[in-house]
Amino acid sequence: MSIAENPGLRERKRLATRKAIQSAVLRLATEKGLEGVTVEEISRRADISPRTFFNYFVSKEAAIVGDGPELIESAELESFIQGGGGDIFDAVGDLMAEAADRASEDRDTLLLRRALHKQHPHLFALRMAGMRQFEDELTAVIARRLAHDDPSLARDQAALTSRARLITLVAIGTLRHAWSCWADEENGESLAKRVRDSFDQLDHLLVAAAAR
Amino acid sequence: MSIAENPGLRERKRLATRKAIQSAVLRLATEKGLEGVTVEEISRRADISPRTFFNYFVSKEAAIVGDGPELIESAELESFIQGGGGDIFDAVGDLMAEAADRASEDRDTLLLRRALHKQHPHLFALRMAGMRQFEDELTAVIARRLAHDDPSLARDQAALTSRARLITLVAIGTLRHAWSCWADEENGESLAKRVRDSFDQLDHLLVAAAAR
DNA sequence: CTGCAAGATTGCAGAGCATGCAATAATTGA
DNA sequence: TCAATTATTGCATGCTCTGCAATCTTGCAG
Repeated sequence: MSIAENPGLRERKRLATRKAIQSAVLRLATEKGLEGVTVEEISRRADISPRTFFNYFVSKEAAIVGDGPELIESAELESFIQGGGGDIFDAVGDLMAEAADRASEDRDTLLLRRALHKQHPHLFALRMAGMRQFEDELTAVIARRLAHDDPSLARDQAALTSRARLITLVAIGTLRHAWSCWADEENGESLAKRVRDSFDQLDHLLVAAAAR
Repeated sequence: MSIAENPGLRERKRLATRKAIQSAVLRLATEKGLEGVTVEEISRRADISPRTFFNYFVSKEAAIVGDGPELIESAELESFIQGGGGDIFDAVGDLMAEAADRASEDRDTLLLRRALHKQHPHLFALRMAGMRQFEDELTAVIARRLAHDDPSLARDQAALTSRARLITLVAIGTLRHAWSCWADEENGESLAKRVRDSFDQLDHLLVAAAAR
């Protein structure tokens, strides 16, 4: 118990099983197509019982799409909230690029998942569903920044929330754009870089639209 | 065969069955909760065999969320494509508000569906998935308008597509905002009106962001 | 009206998904 | 080493969804 006592044996094993399942389902789905894969076969490859599979994931699909992104540490959040002045979409874009970086797993997993997402749009929808919590957290953070930037807005709670939610959803749309570009590339940039690109394009769009 | 010979008896019956199923599933899910409803019970209420249910919908959930929106008639599309000059988001907002109007069914259905969406976020995700075709059509139309507005852009196919896709996804985000506001109201405006509101807010956001 | 072709409904069988429950096994901390 | 906690597993069960073949309905032409 000298090096790192954070992750005990139990925790490490759990993580390993989780990865094993995800790896198994991704490889199987790639080999035999999504519909041709059964939980039984996944379990055989991952060396667990079929029953155990459902202790980790509620469905085959959930094992494929993985977890949604998570918001960053509180210290950096504070700097986002207080870092007024600049374009808010730029700032949100940075937040998202960092989240994308943090969520990135090994490259093989990423590529397999990407290919499956491309073939099966409904998996993509599942991924969107898994982002709801992220969305809500993001909206809350953006609302705090808006209130900090413009205290007069903070008095009208409804307007504040509405605007924060709109910014969130536009940002999520931009994130989807980044995903879409990333998926279309043969085998290219990191997702984080693509995210920054898309937010840059959004910036150009805004300037053009407002200058009309 | 004097009034309208478009919909024969066959077609009318099919439509009626479809509505009966949707009505049955919405009422049952409202009464007993989404998880407490079986296909068998839905079929009993709709007076069809369970097997027939699956001839109409691929799943319980699909029967609840209904169909995605459809793009408008070609004549109005042409005017969108040629109607350069104005803010493109305004124009897209109009397109969407009209699509929302056209897709609206009877009020009861709408309200039940809304309540269920609120309780079960994953239904909402399914609805988003059902919009993929709409999204793709919208992107194609926007690309044509962009090319019409700025012929020099049309030479760089990749940039054109990328921009059209970004506009589409930002617009979809705004549509989601409209849904979200609409769902939060006790029992209010039409969805189409809400859509216009959200696109107005987007406009303000753009001006503010660009004027920073 | 009649008969035929196309299309819709149904029952049945079967594979797979997903969950609860209770027994068993592994990990933790004292 | 022991007791508490947590994870894994097998079993039973109910529901989802699909393919297939039989039957019935609708559309249409003669």
